[in-house]
Amino acid sequence: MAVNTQFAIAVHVMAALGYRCDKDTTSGLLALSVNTSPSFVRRVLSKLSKAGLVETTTGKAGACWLAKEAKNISLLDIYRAVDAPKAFSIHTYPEQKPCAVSCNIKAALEKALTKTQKAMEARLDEITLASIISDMKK
Amino acid sequence: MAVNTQFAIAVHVMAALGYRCDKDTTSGLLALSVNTSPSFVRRVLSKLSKAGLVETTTGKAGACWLAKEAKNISLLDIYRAVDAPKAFSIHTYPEQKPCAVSCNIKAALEKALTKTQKAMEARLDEITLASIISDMKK
DNA sequence: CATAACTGTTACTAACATAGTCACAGTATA
DNA sequence: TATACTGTGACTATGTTAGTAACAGTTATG
Repeated sequence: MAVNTQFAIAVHVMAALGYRCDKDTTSGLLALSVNTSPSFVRRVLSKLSKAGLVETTTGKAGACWLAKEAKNISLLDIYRAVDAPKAFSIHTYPEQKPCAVSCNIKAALEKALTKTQKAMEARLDEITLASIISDMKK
Repeated sequence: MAVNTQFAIAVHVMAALGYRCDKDTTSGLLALSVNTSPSFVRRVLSKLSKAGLVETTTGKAGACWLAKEAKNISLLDIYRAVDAPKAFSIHTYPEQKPCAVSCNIKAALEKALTKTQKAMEARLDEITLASIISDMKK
């Protein structure tokens, strides 16, 4: 634990929704597949729903399903929806005034992070949920 | 805390070593710049040393310095040296036998992770320590 | 209308990774 | 011989995260 796996879990959930075409999938059913509690699944679904990737209904026959076709959803969409961690994280600390390195490294690191993040996101954008589901069926 | 920032700290340390060309930099001095303890800096230096990126001497005049020129060190070298976290992490859980998604999603996710990781590492490999130091001087 | 079964959300707990500290043996210099 | 480093192991504190419990709100159904 204590390591962020929400992105992977979100892809798992989305793949399950894409695999089952019916509109009768509940958080309880998804929870069985991911091996967690319905409540946790609903929290992930909530983010995906707010991002417009899934649609849900409440009430007795409550359920959820993909809001778009799997081929029109990229892993980047899911990555952004769950606000997954960046490519790497920069340490925070008080600048040590007399030290030029201490004062300027942060900006240099942020520039490097931006570049790296872009490369990573571009690749995620090329992978569709449909291709994940297709891989899964093999 | 509780979020892995060793890569950023390692780049900070390496940039400081590249900035100071002398061979008299101690872990205590680096610790001042990073605002942490000499001991923690030495643990990071230990990894960088094992990866052949820095050289160190023990004894009273103990110190450390870059093993190569900054222009010949990429951020990927540093990333690998400190064994920084992957682009994203995959959840682990017992497969639910009757569920095809549960049984096959992991392999599909690993394939996606490999692609994403490659893209990220390729970008890191294009950024040299020298360029970080140059950015820092602006 | 009453019941059942779901969602959506909040509050909480437990587990765990990480930064950070302390301590000390080993080593080189003066 | 004293000093001042490195290198490493053991430990602690802290913050993030998964996971759980609980409950109000909502809708289908008898």
